Amino acid sequence: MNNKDYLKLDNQLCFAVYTCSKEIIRLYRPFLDKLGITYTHYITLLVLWETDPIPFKKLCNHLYLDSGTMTPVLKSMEKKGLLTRSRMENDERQISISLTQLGRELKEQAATIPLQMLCRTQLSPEEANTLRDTLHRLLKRLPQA
Amino acid sequence: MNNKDYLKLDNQLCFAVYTCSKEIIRLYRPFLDKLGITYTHYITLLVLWETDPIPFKKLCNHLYLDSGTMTPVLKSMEKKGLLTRSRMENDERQISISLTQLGRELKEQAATIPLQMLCRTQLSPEEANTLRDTLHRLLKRLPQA
DNA sequence: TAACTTTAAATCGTTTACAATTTAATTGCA
DNA sequence: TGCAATTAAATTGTAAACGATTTAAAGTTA
Repeated sequence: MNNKDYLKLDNQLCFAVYTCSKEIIRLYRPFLDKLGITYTHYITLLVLWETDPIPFKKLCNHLYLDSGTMTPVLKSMEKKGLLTRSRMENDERQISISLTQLGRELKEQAATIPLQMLCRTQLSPEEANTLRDTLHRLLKRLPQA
Repeated sequence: MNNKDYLKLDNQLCFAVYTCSKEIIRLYRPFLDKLGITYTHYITLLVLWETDPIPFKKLCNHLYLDSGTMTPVLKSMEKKGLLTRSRMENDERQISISLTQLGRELKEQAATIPLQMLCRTQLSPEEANTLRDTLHRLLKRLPQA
């Protein structure tokens, strides 16, 4: 690559990742609107559908989000009746997050989203998996916060 | 993939892209802090360093950002003395964005960022280019807004 | 055990991000 | 020409996102 091309927008890996991220999240909207939730709510539920209850801090780590982001998100989800937040008995500093019945029930309605989204990306399952694995390897190798 | 695995967080392509995007942008911070700008300012400058002046709408399209996002961003960059905004003579609805001398001068200081960032991703130039091209192809195939 | 350190979550301030609406200029066409 | 439709950017409202700080609980140690 020519030296003067390094600063070209279309040569930036970061911009490609950043734009893809936003555009894919935009495609989720019609599906998530039906459930009345946002993308951030959705990935929070994905974690909880696998692990319930879960400590606040562990949830944040899974999602790569900090307490400044997650505290208001979880409070709004609590208000919608999707989950409950409670202090842990053995350590009053920690918060435990649990799904409500409503939060658990949403899983069924969400079950068809991943395949419909795959469809919308126009990728074959193999292409999608390969790309996802490449990104996971990149993420693992990035310098930590 | 087992049916019940579709909703697992780590199987989601979108979450991988979204997380990589945020983590890579985080790595830009020390470099951009030195220039006193944000990542959004940076990508805006990347466009302007290639095309100056540029109509507001064209800039938005390049960056995949809408007027609701870009109007305040450009106003704040104008306030910092990086660019100017002016109505177009032949069509008073349109805004033309031009770099100031200061905005042009920042390019020199930014010149080393891309290679330093490549370094921080721990990817070879070939790996980075391949991944970037894959994402561009995906972006192009996604259903438009 | 009292003071210091560490840890966890909440809070605060700033910046993005986008959908939806508004305002104003231009274009199309009857 | 005059009015409806379109277009461009700004505005409004809401929801992230994160750095930095604060508050409070728990752990450490002198």
